Amino acid sequence: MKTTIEKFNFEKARKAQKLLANKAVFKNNLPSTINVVTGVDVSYKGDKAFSAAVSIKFPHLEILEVQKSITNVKFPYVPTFLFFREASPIISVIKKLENKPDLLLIDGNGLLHPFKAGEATLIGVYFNIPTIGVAKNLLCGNLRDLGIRNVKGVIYKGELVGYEITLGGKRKPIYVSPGHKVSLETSLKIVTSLIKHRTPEPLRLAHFQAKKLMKSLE
DNA sequence: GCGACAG
DNA sequence: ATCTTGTCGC
Repeated sequence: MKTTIEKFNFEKARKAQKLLANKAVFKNNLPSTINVVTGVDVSYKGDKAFSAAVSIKFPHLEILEVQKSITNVKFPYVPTFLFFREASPIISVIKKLENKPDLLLIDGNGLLHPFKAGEATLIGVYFNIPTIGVAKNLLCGNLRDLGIRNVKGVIYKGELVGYEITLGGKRKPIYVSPGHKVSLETSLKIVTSLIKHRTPEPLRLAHFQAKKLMKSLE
């Protein structure tokens, strides 16, 4: 009997990925007023995925709602195919939200991807909701000075696809890119306004909740 | 062909 | 992401 990964067809997955990403819009198409911003993160333990979603009232950092979910892991982590590993746990927890998010923050990239098809983009298209991707490591591309303080542009194939935000102290930088229905400029502006520590608050809180859920079951 | 590579 | 102890510092 073949395992899940052996049956996984990378060729078809790539096609599906490109098809979905083809519907993405990297321009602003947000609600007139952004009130609810939700961060989603996933932790792993064996064959289980523990996901959490934390919504805050923007532009404040007051917590509005927290949801959690546990799902089975179906795919391994393969660079550029992260969506196929995290789609199930992320979609599962987002469906539990009682307050519809005006904007989703996803742990990973959006436009900053070899095929402009990072998981933030695919999740955004799936739910038809504005999304922004925030990664803690650079997947691809090179840095370029833009003359902006604490910010560098990420260039891939000659195109600006995201930003590196340099943080003070010994903190490592983060990488921001639009997922869906948000522009490069707005992505940078919103994420910057949500940073208290390293990652934007909704994501930091979601990460904390997912890890807590995981540890509560051992 | 080689190396790099979100979580 | 996860496996892992103490420890230095804001």
